[in-house]
Amino acid sequence: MPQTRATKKTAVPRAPRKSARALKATHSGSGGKATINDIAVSKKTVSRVINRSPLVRPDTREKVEALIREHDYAPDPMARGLAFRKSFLVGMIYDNPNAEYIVNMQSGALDGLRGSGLELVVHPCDSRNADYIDGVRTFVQQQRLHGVILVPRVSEDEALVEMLREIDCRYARIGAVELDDAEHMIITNDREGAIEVAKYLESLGHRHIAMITGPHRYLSTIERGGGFVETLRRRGVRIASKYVMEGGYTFESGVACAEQLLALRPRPTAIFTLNDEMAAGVYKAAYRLGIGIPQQLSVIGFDDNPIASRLWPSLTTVRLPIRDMGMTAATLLLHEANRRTSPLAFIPHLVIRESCQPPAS
Amino acid sequence: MPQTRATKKTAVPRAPRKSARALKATHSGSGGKATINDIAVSKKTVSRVINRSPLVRPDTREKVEALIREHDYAPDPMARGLAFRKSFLVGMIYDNPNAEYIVNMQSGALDGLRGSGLELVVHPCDSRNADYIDGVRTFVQQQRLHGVILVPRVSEDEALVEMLREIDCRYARIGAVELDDAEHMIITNDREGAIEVAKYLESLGHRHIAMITGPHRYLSTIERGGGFVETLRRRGVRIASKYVMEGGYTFESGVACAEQLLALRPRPTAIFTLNDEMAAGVYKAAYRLGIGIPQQLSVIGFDDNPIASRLWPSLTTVRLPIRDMGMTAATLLLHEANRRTSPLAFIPHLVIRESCQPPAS
DNA sequence: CTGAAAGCGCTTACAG
DNA sequence: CTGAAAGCGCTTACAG
Repeated sequence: MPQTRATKKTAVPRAPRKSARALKATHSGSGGKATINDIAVSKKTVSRVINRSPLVRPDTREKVEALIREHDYAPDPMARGLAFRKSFLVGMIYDNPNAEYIVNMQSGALDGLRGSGLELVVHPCDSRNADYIDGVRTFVQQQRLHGVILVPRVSEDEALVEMLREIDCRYARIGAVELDDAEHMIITNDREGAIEVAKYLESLGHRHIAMITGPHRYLSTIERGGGFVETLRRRGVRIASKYVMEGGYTFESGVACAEQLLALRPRPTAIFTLNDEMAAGVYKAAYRLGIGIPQQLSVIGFDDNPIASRLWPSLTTVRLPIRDMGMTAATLLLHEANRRTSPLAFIPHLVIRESCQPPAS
Repeated sequence: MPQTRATKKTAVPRAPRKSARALKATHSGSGGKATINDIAVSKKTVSRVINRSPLVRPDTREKVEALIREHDYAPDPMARGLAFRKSFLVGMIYDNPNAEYIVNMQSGALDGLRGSGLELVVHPCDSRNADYIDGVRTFVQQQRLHGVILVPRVSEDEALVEMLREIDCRYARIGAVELDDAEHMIITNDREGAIEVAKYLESLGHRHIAMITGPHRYLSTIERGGGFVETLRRRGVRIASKYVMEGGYTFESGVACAEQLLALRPRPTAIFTLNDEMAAGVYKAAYRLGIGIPQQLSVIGFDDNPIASRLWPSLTTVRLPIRDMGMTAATLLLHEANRRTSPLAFIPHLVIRESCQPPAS
């Protein structure tokens, strides 16, 4: 199978290029992959075509491309990677319990990578574990990753990003605000979503409004919570501090916080939870207490988790275009060359379902 | 940085091994990875140690391992892959809308791969699209994958598996029954879970029992549905055919089927849905009709999707150890050598929550 | 048990 | 714009 080669000791020069063989559709045996030599002309030129070098005459390029198609040739990513000292792999680093979020992000990233020859390798981690950064470093260095996509909450960890810069690894961060240079950022603008929520609840007539946040160390908590409270205040609605509780973005924390909030007097007529998981917890607490949604209590979540539409009544929430964000992040990693000046941003929007109505009064 | 080498025309023999340099902790510049030459002794021997060849004297092995640790040396997967003609990547092929399932499976597979030097690259696909098999083929061949993990429903596609066999790609299939040789199978025994459900409902006293299945082409439908119906029959409970409806494993199909089932007389006192998504649909239909769960209707799902514990009342369902299955699949791919005779199997089990009770009267 | 040679399939300088 | 040489960091025969 391997082409004959002149051995050194015979001192015979290397066997001549098999340009003629190029037209012989000999897919070499098992594994049957054509190699750069089957395309011939000169493997150098083929390489130039593959790597889109401008130093190839158009007609030469076309001829080579035709041969590539004819032979169904695809360059070996490991050989290319070895020569480039960089693999054709993009890592996705995440520490996020929301499975739907992760799968959509992966799927979007894959869309963005399609046709580029890069593949996606996943790396879940635990940012509460101090040495997770070392784990990421090892991953990136050993695999010589082309780049990584950082998903919240790890995307908010400056120590992680600092390490990536040190080892000179490309990265794209998904974040609520512009945490970094435009060329590294995909901005989710969570604040905008929360502003819509505030306007909606205020316009429905709610005045006793409660909020269950995520942990304060999350940027999403700051942005969603901040946007909500500020917008209400600007519209003349103040949230008493006892109406604001810090949850943990979990179902259980939603139940616990809701139980406390629903015991307050006057009882809130609406609760905004900073994610859908906690909204589901509010549903549970309300049902237990015999409080009807939305008749006696309006509820709004954030994320548009699949659970939102499966609850009954279906949950009004805020949707982020996760998939598009993943795709954009991948694109950013692909074309690092053209430095951006303005960051890529997405706008979340309110999805109105059945969980809100004007307060009973 | 690159070591000096004798060029051919000078006819000077190759520069002598830099055994001495081995102790010089010169991590070469940026990227800073040690190479096999830094470990010295002889790169051949190092290679033998890395690949666990038995042809190394114990003391030599130890010495090399010490040097490897000291230099923090890790072999380059691309160089190894190029020489081996096989990458250090495992693909996970799936066509499954259940995000939680996928994320758990990935996470389990990663656990199984940990320490092996292999990484996981994801490949979602659409088995309804006829040429998805070509997509998988291209993926496997171009990346020269070490192997793939096949998740239902693609794991049930014989055409896909046939193609993988043709191109000589290792694979591990997750499936409800023994679809293949033991060395390729992880068996989920869905039937056992359904049998538990049948026993449970029968023992509670239900006699008018309905079932919403998934599409008949899914093996899970056959196994879960079959096990359920047969077990009930063996216990003297027959399910009239009008009480069995084919859903699509989606929330919406659950709502639609439940609406029809709840209009029947006598009205079923219990509904078994073959997954949790459809159970959530049953909840919605029941609430709309004012039918209380579990007072007037018992509901059981399958999967233990996170939604199950978030519904109210929380859903009794069947749990599969997805994560362990993913880990086992990875392990199977790692040690293909030792051919198994008995297949690896998991047993699902019933998780009793709040959605069932004895029938009303 | 250990070593020198050739090769895996590409790319990067360096010449023309 | 195109080509011959050397190299990326490993492994597989093949000798000792």
